[in-house]
Amino acid sequence: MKTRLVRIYQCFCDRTRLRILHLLTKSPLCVCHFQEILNEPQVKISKHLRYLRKKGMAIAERDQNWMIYSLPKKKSRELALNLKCLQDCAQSDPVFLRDLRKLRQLRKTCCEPAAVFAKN
Amino acid sequence: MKTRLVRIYQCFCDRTRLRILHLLTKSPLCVCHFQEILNEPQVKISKHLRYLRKKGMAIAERDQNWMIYSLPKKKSRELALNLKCLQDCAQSDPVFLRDLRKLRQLRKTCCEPAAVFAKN
DNA sequence: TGCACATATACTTATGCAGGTATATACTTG
DNA sequence: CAAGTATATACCTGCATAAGTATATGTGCA
Repeated sequence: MKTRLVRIYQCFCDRTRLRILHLLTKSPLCVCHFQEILNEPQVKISKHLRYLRKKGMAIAERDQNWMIYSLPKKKSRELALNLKCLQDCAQSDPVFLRDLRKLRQLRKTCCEPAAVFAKN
Repeated sequence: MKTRLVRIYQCFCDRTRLRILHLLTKSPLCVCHFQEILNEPQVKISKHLRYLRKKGMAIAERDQNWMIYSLPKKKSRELALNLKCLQDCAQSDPVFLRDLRKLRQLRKTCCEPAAVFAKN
């Protein structure tokens, strides 16, 4: 039997997903943003996002051509605690820090999809 | 490439291991204690413990007939944070709470291996 | 309608791992 | 040294999943 907590850790136990989730704690993002920041092929990003959606760790909504992914609006206690913990851990890992720098860069140079950053 | 953080979450993403780790945050324990508390077959416990050892999440030392498992003495920042988070999450899960009750019971009724509880 | 862009899915291959059964190892005690 | 207790390992099966290639779907626009 899979508990909610186990499902959370299943999502956390892949490096790509961990980076995606970490970015999502900062801002909703579309697939191409993840491609850009993580520097990974579209199919890989897309499949990990599907995995996260299937486990209830992300939601998606379409904005014209783009699919905007974000964390679920209401989070279980366990999820909130673990996302907080992830943010703490990320502070001592250069890869997560670089992802954040790239995210900030994107906010400056990239204009589309405008809706993404407007919400946040 | 597997980071330290990913390795932690790999250990966390199985229910049996999560219960084992949670118990270990309270006390070093031997295999038969886990069997008793989790009510799972010896081979299953033993294999999960091996997995944890392989990933550096547990250490084992022999005390006569018993193998005493405990958390590594020095924990990385990430591990310490996540164990703390696990303890927080466990407070709202009846299974973890029951495990703790059983552990307290064992401390009272069980005398061997004496070394285990003496250390803690 | 047809093209371009963004994203998703189907299919394949390889790998890891969970759990079970049977058996082996290690230590203790008589 | 034999028997009992505690633990580990070998072997097997089935399942989930990661990643790649190719292709499909959905949307906006000329």
